[in-house]
Amino acid sequence: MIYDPFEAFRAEVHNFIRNSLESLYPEVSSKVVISLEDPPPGHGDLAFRCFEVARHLGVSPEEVSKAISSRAKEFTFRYVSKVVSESGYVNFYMNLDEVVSLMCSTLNDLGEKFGFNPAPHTHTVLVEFLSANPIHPIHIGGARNAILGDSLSRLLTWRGHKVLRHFYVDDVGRQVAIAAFGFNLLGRPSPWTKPDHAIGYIYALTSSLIEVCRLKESLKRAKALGKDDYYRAKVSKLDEWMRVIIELKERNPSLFEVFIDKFEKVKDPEAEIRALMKRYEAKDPEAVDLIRGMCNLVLSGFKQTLDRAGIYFDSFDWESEITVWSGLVIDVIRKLEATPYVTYSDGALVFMANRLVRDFDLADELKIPKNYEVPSLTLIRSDGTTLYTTRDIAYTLWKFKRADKVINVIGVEQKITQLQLKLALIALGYKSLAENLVHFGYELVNMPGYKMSSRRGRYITFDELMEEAVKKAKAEVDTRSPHLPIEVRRSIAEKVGIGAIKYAFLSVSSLKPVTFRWSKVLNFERNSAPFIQYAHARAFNILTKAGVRSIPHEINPSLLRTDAERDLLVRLIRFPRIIAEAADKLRPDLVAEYANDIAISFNSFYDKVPVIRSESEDLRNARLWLVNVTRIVLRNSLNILGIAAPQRM
RNA sequence: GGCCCCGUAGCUCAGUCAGGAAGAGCGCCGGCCUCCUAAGCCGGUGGUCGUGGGUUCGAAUCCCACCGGGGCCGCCA
Repeated sequence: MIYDPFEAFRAEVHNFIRNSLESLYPEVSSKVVISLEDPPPGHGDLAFRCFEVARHLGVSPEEVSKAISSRAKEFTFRYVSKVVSESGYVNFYMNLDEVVSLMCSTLNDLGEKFGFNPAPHTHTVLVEFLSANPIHPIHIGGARNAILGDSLSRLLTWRGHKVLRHFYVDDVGRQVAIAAFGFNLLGRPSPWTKPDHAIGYIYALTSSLIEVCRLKESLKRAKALGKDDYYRAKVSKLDEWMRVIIELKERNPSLFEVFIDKFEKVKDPEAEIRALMKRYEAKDPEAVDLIRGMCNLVLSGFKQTLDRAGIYFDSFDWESEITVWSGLVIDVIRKLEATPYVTYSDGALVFMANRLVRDFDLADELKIPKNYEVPSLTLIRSDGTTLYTTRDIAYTLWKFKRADKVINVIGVEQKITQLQLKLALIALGYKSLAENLVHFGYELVNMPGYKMSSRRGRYITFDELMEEAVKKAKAEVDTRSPHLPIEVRRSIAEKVGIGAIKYAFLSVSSLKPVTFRWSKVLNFERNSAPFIQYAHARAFNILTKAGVRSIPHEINPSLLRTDAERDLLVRLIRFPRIIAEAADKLRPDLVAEYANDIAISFNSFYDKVPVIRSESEDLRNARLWLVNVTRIVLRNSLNILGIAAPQRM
């Protein structure tokens, strides 16, 4: 069974080069890594660069490329039709008849699943993503995470891996306790709006008021001590938080009044929050009822959002249950204590990550910069409670009971923590697990002139994002396709709007900080999901009009003579290759770029070449075949990106 | 202070891992709907690849220094 027709061509080229180097330059052939690249348009389908070989030999690259290409005459190729030496490169042209014949057999085997390209060794991969704090709505940063995680998961599935999508519900931390404290103070009201938005408001309000209390306390002390600079700094901070509180008041004045009233009667909110955290870790039923009740409300809001976005999870893993109540985290701590890398410092238990790095000389392997000292990690606070990363060590072990590889989709700001996590695994003797733990980092999303902050209740939610995009898409559909029934137009707008958002996040490298701009997300032209979706709808339309039954299983590629046809065909052949590369490198953006290229190629073809009214029946069939493959490739690419492929627009 | 990421066309970004042929989209200018959906197509415009050194026959890509933007260095997550 052949999954990747292009690979046959590539392998033949690779083989030829290896063979040529061995017979022409036996002294250097072992030193050279043969890497093949895509030549610029008009220079064939694969290129070999001769500069490295030439350097070893002390001759010109042209001499090498000529020597290699002249050997082609003695070689019997199946998938290569032409070998040309050009300015130090050997360019290889595909034998379309043979490669397309392979492609036909792949298509006949896989049908609509064309592109599926299993890795030589497949694994069970657990992808943890989103894991948004269950105390506020998913905002645009979370949207980026969710969209990336979803697409990565889909991509790995297309590479034959078994993928488990996990959401880690961080219900043990301090933030949850703050929100729960506020929620309880209000008498655990039933949400007056979407539940995650309601709790988000309560959380912002509670945490802002607590911040203000803290600042007032430190102001008093600063005044008593006469520290003027410090005092002024605190005053300006206090001012800022007071503005936040005024903002929050304006958003819901009546609830605000009720809350303030109750909050002021609490003597020491800080102590209550700490107590709540301790009670929850101890699984006190009352605390469990409160916190679980609130988290479940927020999660029900998350599920609504994710449902609309077409993003799903196989499992929601409660941190409390898996790590604390099960005793797993205590277990892990005991085992760590038995290593030489843990010590007590001011009553807290600390993991000396850097000593481990030094003892085992791990810096190179883990790509830790020279002379960089990995910070120590506090495992247990002096009050006996555990910290997030400590629990995460336990959670990671839990994950590896279920998977061979673990990918964490987490912001790059947690890079050090993720490194400490890996080091903790090594300290525990699980080096092989550490090697299979991947931090898929992504940069944060910024707003121009707006500082986003969950604690301040300042964020753009995923819900708003979808609402806006769908609204804009609806207006477009209404003007372009007024004849369609309203339900159809709505459904198209939903697919187009949400697709546009996803594409906007997926088409840039995850390590690029994104400055959020509506104009980018609401771009429906080239280099956008709607552009690709449109090409798909056009392809679908041709097939519908032609009558789907008439698509042939085999074609003669020599019928496809124009540049537009050949260009499209040659790109389509590469689809399985792109999936393999994107999956192995964890680069969904490669699929986004590829799909956009196919759409460009297809639109050009669409404009220049008639399909239904081709000159002959054979030609018509060949073109229908091409259109059908385009449709499959576009739809599957969009599927990998988590974007719907509408049949009309 | 130490470390990490980013800096490529007016704007948003590919290309940097493995040095060798600067590339999209938006914008701007001009053309194309008696013909399968114009969310389209065709042509044009536009770049000291942050700056300065170094290595090399050859640097956007590797090394060093610096500049600008962001992040991290918590008994937060």
